[in-house]
Amino acid sequence: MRYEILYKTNLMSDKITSMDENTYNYVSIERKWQNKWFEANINVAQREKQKKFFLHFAYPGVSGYLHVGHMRGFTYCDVIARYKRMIGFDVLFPAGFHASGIPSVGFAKKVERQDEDTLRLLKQSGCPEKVIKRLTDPVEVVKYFSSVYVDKYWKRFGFLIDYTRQMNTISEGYKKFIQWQFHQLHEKKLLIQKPHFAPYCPNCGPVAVDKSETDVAQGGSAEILDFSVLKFTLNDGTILPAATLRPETIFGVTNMWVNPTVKYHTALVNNEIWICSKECIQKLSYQHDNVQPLQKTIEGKDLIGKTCIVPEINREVPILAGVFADPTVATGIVMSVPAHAPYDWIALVESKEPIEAIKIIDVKGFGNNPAKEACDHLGIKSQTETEKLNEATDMVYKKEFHTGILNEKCGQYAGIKISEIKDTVKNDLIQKSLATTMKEFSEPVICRCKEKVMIKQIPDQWFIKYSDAHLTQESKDYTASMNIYPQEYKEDLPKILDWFGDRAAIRRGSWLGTEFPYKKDWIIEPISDSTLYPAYYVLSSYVNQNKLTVTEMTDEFFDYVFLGIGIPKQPLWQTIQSDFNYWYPVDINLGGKEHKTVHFPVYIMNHVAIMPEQKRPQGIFVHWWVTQKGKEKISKSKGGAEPIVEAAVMYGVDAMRLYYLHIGSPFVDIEWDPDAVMKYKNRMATIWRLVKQLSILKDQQQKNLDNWLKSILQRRIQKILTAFETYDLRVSSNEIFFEIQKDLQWYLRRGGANKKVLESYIRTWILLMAPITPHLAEELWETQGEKQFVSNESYPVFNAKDISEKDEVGEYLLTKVIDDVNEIIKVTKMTPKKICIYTSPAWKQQLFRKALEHAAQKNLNPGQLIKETMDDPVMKPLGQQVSQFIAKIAAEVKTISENDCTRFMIPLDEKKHLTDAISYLSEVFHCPVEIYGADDANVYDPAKKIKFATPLRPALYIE
RNA sequence: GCAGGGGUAGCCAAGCAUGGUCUACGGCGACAGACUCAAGAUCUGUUCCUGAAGAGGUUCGGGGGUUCAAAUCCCUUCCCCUGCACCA
Repeated sequence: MRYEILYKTNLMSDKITSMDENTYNYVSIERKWQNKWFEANINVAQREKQKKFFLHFAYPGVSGYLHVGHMRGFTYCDVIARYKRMIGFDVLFPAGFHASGIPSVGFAKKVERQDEDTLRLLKQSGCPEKVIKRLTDPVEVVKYFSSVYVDKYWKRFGFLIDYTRQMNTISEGYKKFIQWQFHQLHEKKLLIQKPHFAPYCPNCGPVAVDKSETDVAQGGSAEILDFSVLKFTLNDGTILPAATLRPETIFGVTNMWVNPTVKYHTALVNNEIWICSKECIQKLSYQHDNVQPLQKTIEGKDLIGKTCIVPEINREVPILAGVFADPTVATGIVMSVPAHAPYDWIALVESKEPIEAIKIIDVKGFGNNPAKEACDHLGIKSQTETEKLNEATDMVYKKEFHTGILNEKCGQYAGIKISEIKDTVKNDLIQKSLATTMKEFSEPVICRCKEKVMIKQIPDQWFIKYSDAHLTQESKDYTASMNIYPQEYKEDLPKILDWFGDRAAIRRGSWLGTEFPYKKDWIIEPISDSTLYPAYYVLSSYVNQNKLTVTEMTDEFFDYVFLGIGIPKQPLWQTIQSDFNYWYPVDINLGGKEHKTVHFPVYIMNHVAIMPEQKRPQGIFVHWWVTQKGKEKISKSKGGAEPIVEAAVMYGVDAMRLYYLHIGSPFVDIEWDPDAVMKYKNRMATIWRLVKQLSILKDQQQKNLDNWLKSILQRRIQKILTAFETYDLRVSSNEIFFEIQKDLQWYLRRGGANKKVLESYIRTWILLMAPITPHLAEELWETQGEKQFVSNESYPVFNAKDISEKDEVGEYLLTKVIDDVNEIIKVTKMTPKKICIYTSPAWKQQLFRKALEHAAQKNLNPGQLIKETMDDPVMKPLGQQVSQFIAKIAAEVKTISENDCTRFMIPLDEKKHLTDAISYLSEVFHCPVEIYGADDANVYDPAKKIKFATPLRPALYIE
């Protein structure tokens, strides 16, 4: 039997491209729907469904304009919020501003001193002159940028944030809330006082030393080192303090190094006379209570040749000249341990003094003098080779720290690993007044005011006691029951909670924040005032409506609302409490990876400490960053960040939303790539055109194909829903925007045109898109004749009735045939004039399914199956063909997945299915196609290919 | 110091928990073709190597191991990156 060859018009290329003049005007469409949403207040949280979902992102600091990188996390949050709405939750998605701390003050200062970059940025970003003038006031900075974030960023991106609950951390109500929180912490004995060391500028007061270098002009990545200062004594009892990071090496000291070119100063330190560098005295005076500089100075060279006594071991050692002893580093005086410190070894060699190194650490891989060996290894000859010396020092130090053991020369510490004994030695020496400590930056840190930043002791700093054993344990236990994404972070959290130490909770200075209730003029620092804040979103709604006044926000009020303690003073308290009980706890708190070790741990611990058990956070979602090319974090200071407002116009916000979701999983850094975003923009327009175009199709039914489309859509829905439930947003977006489109294109190319099927398919597709590209979805929804918001519709659910495994296998067969033909064409490099397809005979189909049955039961035994088959009188005449066939398919069948196994077992008329697709096949290969069944009579088979036909793998002959 | 993350084809990036269905999702780029006045638009195909019939071979930082079977488990080694200390 032969079929007429049909050449069909290609719908995809022909008709659709002819609509090009009809362009997708995303900017006006976005505006249109945003206006409608916010007019209808669909973003305002309502208590209706008795099923709630509370999510929010870690509120941003208010320090200037944001860039496209920031929108990633916000977008995740909105997509999840929209998804949850559509699957039937009352969603509370509020937002606020973290206004406390330095950032807004810093910004205001820049405006005040007329910083050029800042003013230019403001003008470029469209900030009116009048407003700029006001921005010398930090509170105005907060006000201005809050409005920018809301209007220019969040609303512009279509975020259904409940803006009626907007709040910030410097409002009077919030401060009352924080004070209540600190009263709670105090009551629970979680506020403690102890000395603290912090970066401090003599001019400006406390400063932050961090990589963004907000406060400092230089040294942002400096670390604070903890030096041990060992008290060596001269003959007259004067102290020669040597600073070291390795106090345990005191047993190996052979001499001292003093810089002969330096003039040393003296000071009275706790009634001891110390000789050290001038810089050291200044530093000490910030860190110790009783430091009085004395007039007397001593030239370094005058000290050389004297001797001093090593503390603890009371050995007399000489003082030698060492030019590498830097007066700006620690005390300026160095003890020499030539066996274990490469600097000391080389200096000793250069001094030509007849001094033997004393080895006190046994370490694998080194012999009698690790320092010497490291120097020899790197070919170091002189004290001036600092780079190599640092490398040698690092090498020796690391090796000794991790694997070294103190030897018999170390008295009571002998036989113990360095990593275990280091602190013990230090503490013992301090105990005996033979040593003290001194903090020092690893590199010079210069304040913005050009002054050198010191480290200052605050003797009675208040801390939140996160080290509390009970609190830590309870928090760790609690995290096990939380929904935390990614999974890795869930595993890290207990370790982080263990590691998280006490946090200095207050500071003095002109920063914004809440006054600390137990010490006047001290402000609670910004991390500590941002731990329970989601709870405030319940109140802020009432505060903003002026229903709840600041004076009413007493401790009793908070006790009642949050803890259920006491009685309500007025009905409003009950309303608010009921709201709190409805919405709280938070289901998802979403934040960038920078919050992993700071914000999230304290967020959990404060809830565990203060809130009732059922109000503890349910989930945390951590997302990674958008980086610039080259993996650098986008930052304003480094430049190159694309402004949000411009980007929104350039690409469209739906495209950007999809870009954030699809370019990588939430748990990797992604590079901001304008070309890539452009691709997503094109995709928005393509989908828009595609959907519009479908209406002009001529209605036509193809049962198998139509059923396949319905079936595959259900498969997609299933995958999408599963992915959404675990916030695997990349998979969801991939299915919705790529796979579904691919399916549809396949359907159309195959000649599918069933109006009813397509209509319902498109409706479902639009619904699926809605959480991710809501503007596009609304616009398309409207073209479907809908009057309501798609954002308010129910999300599609999986419908098993539409699954048609038979038709899925049919399309699988078809693609298989196409793949095989393509491969043959590729290998033979021929241009086909005719393609013959031979489906396998009935007996093979029968045997194939039997083999599948056996495989499904995991007892496929080829020999057994052959025997069984031969017992069948119908099969018997086929003889050897049977055994050959079974032997061939046995291995293949075993590797078929369980799912496919069931599907393949369903009988399929391969010939009919392929025949239905014959016009498509001939169109794809540009030649006539003939389909034969192996059981047919008079089959055209010149190359004797027919015998190769197997089920789902027809034989092929190409001319 | 303490704590953590990662090395996958030209690039980005899934997969690794529960080993086989992984030549390894998807995207980008590149190449070819289609449609076009044209396009950074769209559609189709190809994109590790070999192959004139639908096949075979080699890959997931390096080395070793467990296993019938490893990107996935174990050991070892090299290399990148991040967080924290009054930034948030």
